[in-house]
Amino acid sequence: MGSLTEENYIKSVYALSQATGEVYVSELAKKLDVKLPSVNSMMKRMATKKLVAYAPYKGIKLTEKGKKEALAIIRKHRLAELFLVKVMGLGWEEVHDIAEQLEHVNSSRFYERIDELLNNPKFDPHGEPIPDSNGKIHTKKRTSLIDLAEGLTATITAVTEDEKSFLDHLNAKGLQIGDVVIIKKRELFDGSITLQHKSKKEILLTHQVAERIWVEV
Amino acid sequence: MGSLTEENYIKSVYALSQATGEVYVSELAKKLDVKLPSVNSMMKRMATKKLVAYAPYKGIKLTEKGKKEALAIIRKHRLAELFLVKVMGLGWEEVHDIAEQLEHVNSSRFYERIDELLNNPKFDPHGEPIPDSNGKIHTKKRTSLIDLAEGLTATITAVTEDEKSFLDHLNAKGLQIGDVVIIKKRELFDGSITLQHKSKKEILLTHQVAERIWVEV
DNA sequence: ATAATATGTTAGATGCATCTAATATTTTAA
DNA sequence: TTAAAATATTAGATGCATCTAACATATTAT
Ligand SMILES: [Mn+2]
Ligand SMILES: [Mn+2]
Ligand SMILES: [Mn+2]
Ligand SMILES: [Mn+2]
Repeated sequence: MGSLTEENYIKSVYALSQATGEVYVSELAKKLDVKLPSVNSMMKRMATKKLVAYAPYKGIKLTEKGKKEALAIIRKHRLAELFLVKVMGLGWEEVHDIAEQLEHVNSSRFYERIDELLNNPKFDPHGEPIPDSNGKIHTKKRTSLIDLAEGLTATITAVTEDEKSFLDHLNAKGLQIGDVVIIKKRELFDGSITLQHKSKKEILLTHQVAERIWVEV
Repeated sequence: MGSLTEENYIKSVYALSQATGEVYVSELAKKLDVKLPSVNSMMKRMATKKLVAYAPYKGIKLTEKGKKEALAIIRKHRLAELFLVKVMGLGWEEVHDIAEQLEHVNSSRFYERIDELLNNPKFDPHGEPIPDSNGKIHTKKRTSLIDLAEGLTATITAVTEDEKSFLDHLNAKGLQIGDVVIIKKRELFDGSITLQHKSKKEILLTHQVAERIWVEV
């Protein structure tokens, strides 16, 4: 097993290379809040460990070994989040920071028990899929709130952000996973969206917020 | 907050200086499985941080600040152990190693919840007292099994060792916290002790094992 | 009291993870 | 197509945590 720092790099490489298959040094530096040479140096080390494929001035890709490690950490992160909500009674907005630490706990027994207590859960409290113990992750194409036409009815299935500030904002608006909403109005000017909520209340979301909410029509 | 390594040094200084009020470089090196110069170097760093009082060639003492930190870590360790047993259903023999990791989790929320769910517990699964959130620890004089005369009846209140191998041994003998035992025989030759157990079975313990078991008469 | 042994410290090196400053490459714009 | 801007790499330094080898002090045994 690698160090805590290495595990965090692997997670970031995984997350940022999801879309295009590769990630750039500068993107990693920004995400991890370190300078470029730190990333450069770590990528060299991780390349010798066969965790990433990396050639100077080229994009960084995870190897199969790297991908497996990434998914193992993500599994632990998401199991931890769900455990904190379901078993320990914490709010979905306060579990991410704790899971950032628990994901580095090295104990198969600990995570086996969490998995059992939660009955092999498939989704974390933010609607993100939990990879299984073999690293298989169930990714289906998702639709964002901003891609829905006016008048449509949809169910919120996930949010792509689990930072406290964002979730506090959704809590204040009264939105949760599983809520059914109707698209009332899409503003052309600023991309904001007005929803009709089951609670009869109308909810206004900025584009920035709406694009982070995934739905099923 | 200090590093994980520093936290482990603080814990060891606390544990090993319990009896006499101070601990020697060589004892720490042995306990932490590092060489003498590593300890020496760390003690200097910790002294500049006012965590220990340390003069060359003299015993090492924790400062009040250091003691407070030590007790905070011990509190987290013991709360974690009890949580793993009571809430997560793990055995008392398998929780120590996991708690060694969980004790470094930095989240007051996490430990507040554990404390609540367990109703402000006073003892961990091995009978050790849990310091309160102000660092107050309830230490009473304890009697070891080896100090009891033949014929006496006593209740097991704690064990001073929470390594898996030791607890596996006690499990095999069928001994638990709370069990009532009668001292049947004390062997002069090797210090071993024969107990009469509630289960009617006779249990033979070596001196090495018996001295780690605390009782109340 | 001196020698032998045990214990502790200093000096100097290593790997990890980071930084700044200098340099190189790639991309974009004039 | 050259110059400017953006990105990336290298060189060299720092702090943490560790080590080995050499030296110093304290304890104990003769
Ligand atoms: Mn998260
Ligand atoms: Mn999540
Ligand atoms: Mn323990
Ligand atoms: Mn314990």
